Amino acid sequence: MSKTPFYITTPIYYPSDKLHIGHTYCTVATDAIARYKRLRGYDVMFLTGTDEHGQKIEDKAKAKGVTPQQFVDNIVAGPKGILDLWKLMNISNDRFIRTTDGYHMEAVQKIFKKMYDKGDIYKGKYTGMYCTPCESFWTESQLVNGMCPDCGREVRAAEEEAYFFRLSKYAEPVRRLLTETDFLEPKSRVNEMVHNFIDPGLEDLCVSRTSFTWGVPVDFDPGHVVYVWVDALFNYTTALGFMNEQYQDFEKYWPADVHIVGKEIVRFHSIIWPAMLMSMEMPLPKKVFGHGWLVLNGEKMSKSRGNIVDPYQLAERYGVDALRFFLLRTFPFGSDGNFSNELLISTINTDLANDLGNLVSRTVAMVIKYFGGQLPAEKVAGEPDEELKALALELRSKYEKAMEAFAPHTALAEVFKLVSRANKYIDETAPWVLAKDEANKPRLAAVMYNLLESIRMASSLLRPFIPASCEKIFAQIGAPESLTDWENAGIFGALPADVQVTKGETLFPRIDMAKELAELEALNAPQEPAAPEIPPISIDEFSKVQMTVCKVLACENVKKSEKLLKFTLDDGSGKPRQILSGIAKYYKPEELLGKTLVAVTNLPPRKMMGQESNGMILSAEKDGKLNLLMLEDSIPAGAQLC
RNA sequence: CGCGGGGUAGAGCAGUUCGGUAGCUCGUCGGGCUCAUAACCCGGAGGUCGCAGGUUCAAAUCCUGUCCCCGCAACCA
Repeated sequence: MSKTPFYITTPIYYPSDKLHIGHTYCTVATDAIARYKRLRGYDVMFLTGTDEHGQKIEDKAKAKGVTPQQFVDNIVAGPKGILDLWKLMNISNDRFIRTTDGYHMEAVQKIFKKMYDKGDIYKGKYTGMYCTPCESFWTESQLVNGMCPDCGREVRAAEEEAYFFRLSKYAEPVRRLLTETDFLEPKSRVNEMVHNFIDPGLEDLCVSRTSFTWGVPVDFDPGHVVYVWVDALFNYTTALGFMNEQYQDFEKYWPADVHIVGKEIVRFHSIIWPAMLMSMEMPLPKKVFGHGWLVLNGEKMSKSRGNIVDPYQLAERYGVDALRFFLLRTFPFGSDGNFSNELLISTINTDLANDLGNLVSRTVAMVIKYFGGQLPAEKVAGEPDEELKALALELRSKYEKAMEAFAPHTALAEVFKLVSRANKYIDETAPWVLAKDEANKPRLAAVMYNLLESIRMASSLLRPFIPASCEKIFAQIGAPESLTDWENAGIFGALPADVQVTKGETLFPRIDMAKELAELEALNAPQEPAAPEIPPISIDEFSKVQMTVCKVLACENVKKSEKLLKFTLDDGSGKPRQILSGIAKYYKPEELLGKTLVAVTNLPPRKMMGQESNGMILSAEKDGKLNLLMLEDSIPAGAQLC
């Protein structure tokens, strides 16, 4: 009987920077599911990779003075790069795709052409504001004071040829897919997609660019490169050999059983991706699962906030399995989770060191102490055995249910109920008391055996999560490979009656919380942000800035805006001046009435939230605190700063 | 009224689909044990489930209103 195929993917990550704990979370979760499916006997294809094209990488490479290819090669395959990270994290992917791989690029060209020939990709006009020196298109809202946001020069309305995908054509089928099936999970993401993107109407999608060259060329129209949608999303099929000769597994594994993705790219995978597959007349993936984010102190992790958590550091310090376990045990997979070092350490200590590690340690120690390491065949059952056995026997189905629902946190919680129960069982049976009387040896042997069985069954199910540690546990409790499979995870009594144990190293050392927190903090102390080089300006340039003393005549909140205050100011000209300022978080309008402020008054007018702003009120900001510059009220309106 | 998520013990969370004794982990207090990684086991204290109404024999759960927090979008000159 041939195995049932199971195809699972992570997103392909964008290698413009080193990956952080969020990417690790996603990949580890996918790995655990893949390993679980292998344990169940599926023929698993687990794919991950990198999405390497695009403007941002082209720019970064240029800034670094290397070619884009050299740039991504370093981040993907270089030291402590993405490949290294997955190796370190013990990721069991079967394949790794890079969108710069030749076979992928050729396939993308064919796919693009096919959709073009079908009429679902057409050549159209991309209209916008164009800055000639920068060779860049901007939308109205991107403009700064009506000028190019990059160079500040004038822009002109222009249009450019570009290819569009008829996304609008597939709006209704996609809507039905989302609302009438379990295609997208968790369900909470469905409303978001439908209300935000489908209800307002899907517009055709621009799928080519001429503004950069680092991409798959459109082979029938030089100058155009395929934009991310077609290039990146089809990786899931080209990696199987779709439209290329590199692999021959497309028939076997497509459609994918599940794409695991972060919530920020749910939209691409649940709307654009199915629409393009419909256009290609290909089967749709069976499921897209959008997991939550790891946030730090309630804030999104981002480079600019400097709150990135480095997976290398944590894995090297606490162990790969400890980190893997923590990520999947602690956070419900579908929702956001609040990461902290404290939580990491306490989870490792509680579950892995105190409960599981210590259970193995004390059990093995007792078998050695009381029986020289090998149990006698003769055993006597006792009353507390039944409850332990019952729990162990029902564990597998509970675990299975949770895993099938993409709830690894729940599956792990179930396993640890058995671990806890086993610890309690030791108290109930008090082996050290039994050991005092030779006549109790058969009973004592039964207690030890039941403990070893509980450990074996629990560890069999933990293997997808902490594979290396489980191997060590099996070695210690004398469980051969053949007794650690899925079938035996449901059998109590699989170990031989005369099982032999071996003392091993401490599986999960306890971590000194206070000490570690202090060290981590020291290690990750905010790197002094390099003071940006501010070029000197001439006195002439400075004197171009007109700063005028103003009195606040009126001040109110701008409706629908959380940041803007609308000021009506007396600037000494006799005519009231309106200025909008994004300080609503720091000041209440009424407390500013009559105050004497400074404003730059020769900036061009600018519209914000539909209202015109004529200038900029000066304030001072540091460490997230903001203060308006307020002057003595004796200074008259209209006075110029000089 | 732009879209979504959330407010449950000191902290972090589950429970809400399908109303029926409010649960888990950490912390805390007390007890037990000594096989074990100062670990393990038992017990206590601690919550008017954001607020206000409504439906019901019964509401954390369903309905209406409202306040607050977080993302996205917009915006922050």
